[in-house]
Amino acid sequence: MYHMADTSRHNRPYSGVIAKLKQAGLRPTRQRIALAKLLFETEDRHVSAEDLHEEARAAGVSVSLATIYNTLHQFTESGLMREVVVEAGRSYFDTNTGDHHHFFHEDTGLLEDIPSDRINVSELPSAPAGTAVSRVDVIVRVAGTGD
Amino acid sequence: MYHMADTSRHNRPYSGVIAKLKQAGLRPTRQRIALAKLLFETEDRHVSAEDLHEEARAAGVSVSLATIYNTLHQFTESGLMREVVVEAGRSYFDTNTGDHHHFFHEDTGLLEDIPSDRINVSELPSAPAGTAVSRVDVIVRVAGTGD
DNA sequence: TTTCTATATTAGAATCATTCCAATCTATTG
DNA sequence: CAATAGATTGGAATGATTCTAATATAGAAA
Repeated sequence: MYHMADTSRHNRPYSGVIAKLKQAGLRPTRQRIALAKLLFETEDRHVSAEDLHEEARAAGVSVSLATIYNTLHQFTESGLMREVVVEAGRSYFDTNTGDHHHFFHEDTGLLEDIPSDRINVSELPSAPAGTAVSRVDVIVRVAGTGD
Repeated sequence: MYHMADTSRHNRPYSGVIAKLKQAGLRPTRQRIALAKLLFETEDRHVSAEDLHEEARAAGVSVSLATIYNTLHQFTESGLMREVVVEAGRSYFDTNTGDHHHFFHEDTGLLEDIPSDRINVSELPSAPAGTAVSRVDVIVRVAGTGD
C-alpha cells in the first residue's frame, strides 16, 4: 500500500519498523511498534527490561513490564536482538546482532561493543563431541583506575 | 571431648584446607573447612550455591544456604575461586582460578574448562580511558547436534 | 581451662528480576 | 462488522540471592 500521498515526516518512521516486525513473523501491535522504534531507530544499544520499561514510560508509551519481557524475548528469538549475560541476576538485550564482543564496565554496569575485527580469537578447540558451537562471547571486563 | 591423641589418619586432610583458609584470612570454621574440602580436594569444578548445598547435605555436613552463599563469596573475594556468569539468573563458582576459558553447554547447563593455551585471544583493543582490564572471559556456547 | 569478644552461622523474612496466569483486548481474516 | 487467534495486562507466583537479628563459636586473654 504505497498510494498515500503525504510521506513527509510522520509515516516513514513506522514503515521500517512494521516491515521488520512482519518479517520476523510478529504482529505489529501498538506496543511492539513503539518498543521497536525505541530500540531500533537509534544507535546500537544494550538495555535491561527495566531500562526499556522506564524508557517507554518516559516516551509516553504505556506498556506493561510483562510485555516488555515478552517482546524482548520474541525479538531475541526472531533474531532482531540478542541477549548478553555478564552479571548474575540481570540480563541485557543488545540491538546489535552482528558479530561482535563486549567491554563490560564492572563499576557502572555499562556495556560497550567491540567490533569483531578489533579482536582476534583463534585456535578455538573443537566443540565437544555431539555439540556444535552456537556462539563465542568475549567479555573484556574493565574497572576504573580511579583517576 | 576432642582430646584424642591419635591424629594418624584424620588430621592430614584438614591441614591443607586449614592452611588455605588461614592464608586467605578466613577463620577455619567447621563449615568453611567442610566446604573447602568438598571444593578443593577434587578436580576443578563449577558449582552453583544450590549444588554445593546439596553436596554438603549428601556428605552429611549441615550448612545453611546462607552460609553457602557467604562462603562462596568469601572464597571468591579472597581469590580461592572465581565466579562465572553464563546464564541469567544463576551463578557458578569455579575452583579453577588460573587463566582459562569455558565451554558452556546450552542444553545441559554444564560448564567445561578450556585451558588458556588451547585458545588464542589477541589484538585486544585497549581498555577505555580511565579503565584497566580486570579479566577477559571467553565463553564458547555449544549445543547438542542431536545425534 | 574459663572468660571474653569479634566473627560466623542460621532460620526465616525480605528483595529483586523474571515468569506465569487468567481475564481482557485487538489485529487480522472472512 | 463479527469471529478468533494472538497479544497485553495486573497481579500473583517463583526462584535465586541477600538481609536480619538472634545464637553459637573460634581464638585471644587471663
